Amino acid sequence: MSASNAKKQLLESFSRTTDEIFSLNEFEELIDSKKKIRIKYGVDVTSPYLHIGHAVNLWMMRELQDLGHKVVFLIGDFTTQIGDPTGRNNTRPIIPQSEIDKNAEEFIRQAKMVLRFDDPDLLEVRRNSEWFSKYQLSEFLKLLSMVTHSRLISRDMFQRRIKNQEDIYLHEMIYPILQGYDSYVLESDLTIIGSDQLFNEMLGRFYQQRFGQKPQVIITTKITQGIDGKAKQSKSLDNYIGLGHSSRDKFGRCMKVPDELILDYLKIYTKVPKEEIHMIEKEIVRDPMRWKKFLAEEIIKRYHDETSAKNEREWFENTFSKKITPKDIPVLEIGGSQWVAIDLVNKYFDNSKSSSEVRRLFKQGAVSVNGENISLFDASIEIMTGDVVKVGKRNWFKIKIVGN
RNA sequence: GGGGAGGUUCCCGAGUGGUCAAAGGGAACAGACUGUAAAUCUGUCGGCUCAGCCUUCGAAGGUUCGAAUCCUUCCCUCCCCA
Repeated sequence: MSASNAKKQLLESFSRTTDEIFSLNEFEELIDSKKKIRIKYGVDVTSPYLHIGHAVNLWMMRELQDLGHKVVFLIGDFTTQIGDPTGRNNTRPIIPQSEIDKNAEEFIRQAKMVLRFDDPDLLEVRRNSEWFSKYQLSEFLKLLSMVTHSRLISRDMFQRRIKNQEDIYLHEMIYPILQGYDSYVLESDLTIIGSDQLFNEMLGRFYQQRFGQKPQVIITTKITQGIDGKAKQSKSLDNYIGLGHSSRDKFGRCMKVPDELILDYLKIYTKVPKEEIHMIEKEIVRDPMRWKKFLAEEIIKRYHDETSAKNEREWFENTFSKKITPKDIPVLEIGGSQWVAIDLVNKYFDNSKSSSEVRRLFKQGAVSVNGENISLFDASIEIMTGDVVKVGKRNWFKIKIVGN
């Protein structure tokens, strides 16, 4: 393939998930230069949960890795201690270093589902405490002297807060400066981010220029609403499909996506060709569920494999459509066959639920043994190996009586 | 430094001496319907040895037969002025 073809293909591929580029010209120049691109990937490891939205950026970086470029994976261990104010209205708790290390490890574990970590030529891990922990106040003041107050508060989030007469703490204003400075230290050529990071990374460009470096290209990526159809995906709203979720959970979560979002999800979170998506667009009204399952399979294929995708689909159809009790359910080993119903359920939940809550489940008709509803929590029941107990919509367990 | 407002059950938010385990909404859970979509209906939603009892309304004391509600002290948050 010719170089210009490769470039065309890359741009084409990127356009699918790109929101904005600063700037397209500079990006093309960068590709044309044949230089090995350094892609800064800065992460705040406050909460190490990557979802398929984050992965959009990772896949773009992976594509560049496959072309021989290098991701500089920057753990913002120093800045995490300050806490990025983005989208926050209260101060973050201070996180101890040990926690940061643990989170970083978990973060990497998930990022490995997409990025290549196996080749030091394609990825290096850095921490910004490397430079900030020994940073001199005098140097820092020099950094500050380059940026004006009005520039910092021009950020939309700060504007909003000013308008709402909310506080802006000084460390929050400093955060973008430090994040920007990272770009200079790492000699970043490119960074691929969510649009909420745009302001901070723009400061990166600014500092790079001031220090005589070529400013990094910034690509912001598209985001979708979460699986609840409301806000964007987030851990706290639990409306995300996480890389850390099992293939089964991924499937289930995909099935929760509102119909109207299926096409967007296909476009942004899978590699299904454009033409095919066009075709689906015409079909989808007729049978949205079919395409939702298709989406779920595609996502699982991407992070797991084809067999899992098929299996999870089958499991889902059997369990929820055909209402067949799944085979691979947990086994509860118990000592005898005579039980008071509530004790059995408590044992399954390992006493993690209060007994009031479990009683309610009984009262509400959520508990059954072999399909037979048990509504009295204090009912005496006789059970044997192989009996299946169901609690609520999604909890089953199988009895196994072990000798004593 | 001065003045003002406030801290209620997961969240928002009512409640100003008994009828308050605390309105209403959201989230969540269960049931019906169903495509683990949307919409809808019903119920639950502090704990327990559960028709009763115990612990909650920032914290600690106090007044009272009785306090989320009144008093005192303390802690915290927010707003305005300087």
